[in-house]
Amino acid sequence: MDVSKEINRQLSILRQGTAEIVPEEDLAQKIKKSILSGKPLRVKLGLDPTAPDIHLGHTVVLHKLRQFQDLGHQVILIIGDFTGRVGDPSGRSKTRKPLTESEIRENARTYQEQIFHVLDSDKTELVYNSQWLAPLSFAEIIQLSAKYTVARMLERDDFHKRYINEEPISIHEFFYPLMQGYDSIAIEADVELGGTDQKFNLLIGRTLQREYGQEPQVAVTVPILEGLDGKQKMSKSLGNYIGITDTPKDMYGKTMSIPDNLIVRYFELVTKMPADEVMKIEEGLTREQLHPRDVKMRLAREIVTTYYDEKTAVGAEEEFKQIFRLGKLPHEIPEFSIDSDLLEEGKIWLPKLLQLANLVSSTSEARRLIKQGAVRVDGQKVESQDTEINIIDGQVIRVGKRRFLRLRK
RNA sequence: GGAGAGGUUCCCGAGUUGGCCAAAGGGGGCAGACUGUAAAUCUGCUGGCAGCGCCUUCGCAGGUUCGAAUCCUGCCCUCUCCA
Repeated sequence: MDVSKEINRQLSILRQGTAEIVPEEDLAQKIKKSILSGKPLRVKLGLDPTAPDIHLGHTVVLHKLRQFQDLGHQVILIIGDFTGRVGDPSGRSKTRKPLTESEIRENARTYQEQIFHVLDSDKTELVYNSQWLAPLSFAEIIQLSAKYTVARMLERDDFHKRYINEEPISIHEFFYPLMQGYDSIAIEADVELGGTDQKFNLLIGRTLQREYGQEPQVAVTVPILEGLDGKQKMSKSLGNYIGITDTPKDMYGKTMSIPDNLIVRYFELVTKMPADEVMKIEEGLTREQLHPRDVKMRLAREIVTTYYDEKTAVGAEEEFKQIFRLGKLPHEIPEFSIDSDLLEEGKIWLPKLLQLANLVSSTSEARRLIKQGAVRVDGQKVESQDTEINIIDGQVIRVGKRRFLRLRK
């Protein structure tokens, strides 16, 4: 076998869609060693067990891991159960209540279900970091913390920003990067993956491994995926995410709502589409030979297919066309039947009904929406905020384009 | 431990000669128009309430006052500088 050719083949695949490989020479070196010895590289990814539902943003790194696996390497997923038990790492928001062991197991199971839509389970090892973090003595922890300085810690972007913005930083938060680095030592990682926001943590891993007499890992970062708004990173707390467990319909619709200029990026980062194919699409869009809407529909189908199957994806597409192109009703509409005690002579004030059915959060909001012409009953626009309606079985109420409700007696 | 700055509505951020403040502006969100899609663009709305006049909100608890986000007292929290 031509070793240098094989090294280049692997590198060129691994480079696709990555933000940075630090340092690339080390990776080449490690790949070489792996080829010669026949031992796969140990590729690490840490997971936070406090948030069991993963979204497309998380899958960017999974797709990259999958490439490592396809090249014959071993993936080690570390469930950060110790972290989860200690508390919230980003203390700025409310302190999260520590998870119990069984909750963590449960979350870990959820992870596995979701993750193996992308990863190859035969080449994945799952470990819990409490295994090596919990037994550490205070002396050992002091020793670990002595390997790093406060000034360097404050270089980290989010600490830095919080410091500048006069937001609190608790001492214990300094330990999280150190723990993550210690994980790398524990499993003797060759490579650690993460988003670009993880670069700092990944580099600490290098430093610490060296301090503990190991060969430093290579840090591979992938870009942070923008969310549906096209500006901020995809995250659950910002509500701009596509969840892997979203219904096919939501998954499809949300994908259609990304700004057009993100289409290519999504193809590149969250689908299995080969690089040359993506390039063709990009060209087509630039030359206006392809319609952005059609390309986006293809993207939405790809994504739904990954987490469900092709048939489901096509169904979601049909539904989407019905609702948004033709203004028709979806196949499945949530049903609601009202407690008859709340009726007066069989009637109810519409805003109140909308509130009870959770279509709006308050009657005030309902009033505003009516005023804006957003509420329809059986396709008929509601004109007055004072409208009272009789409950008729099967009647459909629509608020805006996306909120539907079928009344049941 | 000492000195100073600050805590406002979902977020950021105005507002401190007390009333005209449910509170400027921006962001986000929602809606309407248009369309090529839940893209882009433009416009509007954005505390609550059996329903328009009332109720609750400006770190927390009291106080002054006809009336307080704005004044006073105590407390809690954050940051900066010094030690």
